[in-house]
Amino acid sequence: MTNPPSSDIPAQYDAGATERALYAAWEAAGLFHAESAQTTRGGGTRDPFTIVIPPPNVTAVLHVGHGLNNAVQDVIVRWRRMAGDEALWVPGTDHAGIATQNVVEKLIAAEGSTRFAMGREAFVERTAEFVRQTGGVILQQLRAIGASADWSRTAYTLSPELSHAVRECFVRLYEKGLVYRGYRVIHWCPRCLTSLSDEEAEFKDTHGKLYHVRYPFADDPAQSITVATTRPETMLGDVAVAVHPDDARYRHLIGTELLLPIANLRIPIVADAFVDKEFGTGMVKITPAHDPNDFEAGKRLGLAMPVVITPDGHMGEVHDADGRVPASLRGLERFDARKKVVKMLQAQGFLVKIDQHHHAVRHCYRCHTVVEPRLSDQWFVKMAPLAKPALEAVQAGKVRIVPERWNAVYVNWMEGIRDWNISRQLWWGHRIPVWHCACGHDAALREDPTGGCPRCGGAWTQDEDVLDTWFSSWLWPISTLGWPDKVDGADLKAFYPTDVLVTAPEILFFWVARMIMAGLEFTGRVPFHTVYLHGTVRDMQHRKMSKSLGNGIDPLEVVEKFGADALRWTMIAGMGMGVDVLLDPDDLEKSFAPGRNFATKLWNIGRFLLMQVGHEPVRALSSLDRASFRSADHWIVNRLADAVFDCDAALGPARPPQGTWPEHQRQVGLRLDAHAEAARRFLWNDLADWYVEACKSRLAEPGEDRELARALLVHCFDHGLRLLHPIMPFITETLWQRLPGYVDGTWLMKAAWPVAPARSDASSSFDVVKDVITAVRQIRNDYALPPTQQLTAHLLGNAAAAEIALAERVFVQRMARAELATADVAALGAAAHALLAGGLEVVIPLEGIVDVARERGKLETELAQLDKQLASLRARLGNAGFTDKAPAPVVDAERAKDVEWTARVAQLRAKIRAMGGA
RNA sequence: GGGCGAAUAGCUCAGUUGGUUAGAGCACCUGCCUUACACGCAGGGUGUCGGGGGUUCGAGUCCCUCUUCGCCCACCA
Repeated sequence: MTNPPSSDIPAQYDAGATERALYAAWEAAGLFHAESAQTTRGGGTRDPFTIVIPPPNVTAVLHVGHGLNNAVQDVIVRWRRMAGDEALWVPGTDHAGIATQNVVEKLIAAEGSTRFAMGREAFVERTAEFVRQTGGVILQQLRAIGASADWSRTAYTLSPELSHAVRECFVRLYEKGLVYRGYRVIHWCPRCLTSLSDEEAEFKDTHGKLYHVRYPFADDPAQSITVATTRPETMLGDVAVAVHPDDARYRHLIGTELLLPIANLRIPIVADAFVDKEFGTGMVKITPAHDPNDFEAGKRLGLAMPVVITPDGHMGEVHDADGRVPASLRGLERFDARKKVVKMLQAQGFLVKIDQHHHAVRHCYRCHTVVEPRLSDQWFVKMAPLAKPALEAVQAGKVRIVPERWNAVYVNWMEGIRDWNISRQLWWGHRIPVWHCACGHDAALREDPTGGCPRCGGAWTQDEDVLDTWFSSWLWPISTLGWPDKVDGADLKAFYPTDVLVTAPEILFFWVARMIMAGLEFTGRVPFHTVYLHGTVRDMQHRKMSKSLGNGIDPLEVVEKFGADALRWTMIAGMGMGVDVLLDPDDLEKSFAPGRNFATKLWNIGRFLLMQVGHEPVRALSSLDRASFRSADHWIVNRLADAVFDCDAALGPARPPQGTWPEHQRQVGLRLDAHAEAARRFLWNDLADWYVEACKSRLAEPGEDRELARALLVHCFDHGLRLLHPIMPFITETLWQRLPGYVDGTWLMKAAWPVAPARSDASSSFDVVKDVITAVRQIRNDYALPPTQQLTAHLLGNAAAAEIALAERVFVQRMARAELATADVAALGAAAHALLAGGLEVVIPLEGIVDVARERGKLETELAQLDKQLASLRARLGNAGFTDKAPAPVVDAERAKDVEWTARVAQLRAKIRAMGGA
């Protein structure tokens, strides 16, 4: 016996000290580490089970969203580890291109410098140093919430290995023609000075204005047409006005010329089918360089594409725009320019009217600046060929997405997928591995070139741009496991494909969909079989928690105050599938009460139970003689079986059979809240509220019966702790290691996941006992009898009262001792029934104390209904037998129903009979 | 504009193929410091399952419709 005496268990659980020490002990024991050789794919015996972390930004600090995300992953990975898998959780961070660059730019701005003043090399080095000094804090913080990640495999998207993966990926796609250079209108952030992908340019509903502007005819200035625009400053880049070719109103005008106000240029009226005849005047100005739509039209019509806005969002004659921007507007910031242009139009009589306009405007997802559509040279990935297999993989069930509703969203996006702009005009990130020469030759290279241009020998310079951060993220499941350098390596072989990906729906397209594409493209296999999309943590007004709103919750503060277990329990148990978690940042006490309360309760259950059972080892469940079981013993064993069954059902299958999810299993499992509830119900409502109470008197007297109770208490608590461990790892491990018979050096974290014990059908008599006790408690409450006072004869007034009174006295002791004193289960049941029946007779005159009569009436009503339905069903089955109209499966289903209802009828009859009826 | 979803207790949500008396947590009310626990124990449901119609012996569950919310996507200037 190496566990400390139970009397040493402190009355208060000190989560802080316990958790820190225990985490260190787990880590020192190497319990987080997964070994490829242990897996079936690596020659071992365990199924591999892998989760890769959604890598947080390397500069991030832990917020409650990370807390939820990682708690979910940890629950799943701990469950699989106990279930016997070689479970690997790969941690790591993302270099987070724009985000990190912005942080460092702000830093050097405070020092009075800019990245341009520093120069590229110095700036990148400064950023790398910043990351070395302060980065990865979040990985330390994850330990505080109990994350059982394999830290020996910590990855970073900008590490040499992962940079290799990025480069290999780029070159392969380039060689296949799937990466290409395009000159087109893209989303441009004038503050970050970079292009953005469609996903990075987020729509925000905005109250704007719609300006109606008169464009006079060049040859007859008295006549004019009117166009509408939300961005009047872009009119300086107008090259035409378009109408729909079928628009009868304007067909005769096609080819005539207008005089563009302010710029004073002649522009033609052209025809293009993209114009909506119904919108506004049916005439639209064409600004090819500053609107993606106009760009396409301009390309079709062979129009010029003057650029009149500078990269940093000021008016200027940037390209092909000589003389378009008047001196008075040049150098003006775009929104100031808008005001000024409107004023000028008004002064010159060209402004017709201004309407309020509600529309969606794209903003930079990093700095929230309004995005400027802008013509520029960028790198793109051709997505359609990559999307097709990724779409099919989901439709075929190679990958399932839970909850289900995101399937449709995924399919919808994949079907309408557009090419991905992957170049960023940033310095922090993977530089595009393409070298250009003045002679026009360029190439994507796996290794930096040593000489000059292979074609002409001239200067050979690398592309200035870096890659979108997500271009490294989409390789995460394969790159963290060794692709491409160790493509035959043990890790990739053992742990890829991974299993479950846990993340928020916001990055379904940014990340998840693209990982599926990359996995299929580079390994031919999907990167994971399950995508688990959880909700968002919000405040009581349903607002997303954010720094700017000041409504965030610091998980470390919660851990400090209530412990990691309380944090985890509150989030996991309070989280429906894909449903948001609501927490009150202004009342942590209340928000985390469920977790804190349960942790305390658990501690007290453990403290009492361990004190009662002492230190002597107990017998194994399998060695107990069930013939000597009390009804309570049968009952608790059945409740444990229920709990194991419920937890398993909630968690579901760990992996798809034969690699593909059958239709009926695609939405089954990973119900962590249901798992939590099943474990809680067993430990609290079954074990503590009833079984522990039932055992109190038995434990007082030494002997066989005491040994039986001890064995069952220990076994049930042990297995309850196992079920709960994935959610509340610290307190469960702490209590588990104090159980009698604990073997030094073993860990709950590695203990076997419970298997349901064999059921006993002799437990129902304990249910009757519970019913009787509950009934008496109701009487007592209804009549406001203090617990020490018996239900007396003067109240009930006949012989049955003596029995009630007896029971009452016993129940004051929390349990029917009379019941517990006899081993004859049948006799116990009979006694309880008699009690209930006796109570019924006595109580009915008192009106509404225990309305067993009503209960019985309801049962009889139901029975009558069921009989009627059964007759009807049988009639229908009979009919079906004589015709071939009803398809066979329906008949089978109804026959099954017939059997089921027949059984229920029998059950109800028995129940009514047991209540003292016919 | 296209696609998808939701509406069940005061709040947040379960309710699997239609079938006992529609559940849980939190909140709330009543009574209890009963020698593990007041962060606890015992008892308590206050619901026209959004409205209307339909299918069925039977509908919270299936169909139609209306209303109200939400999410994703999108080039109405």
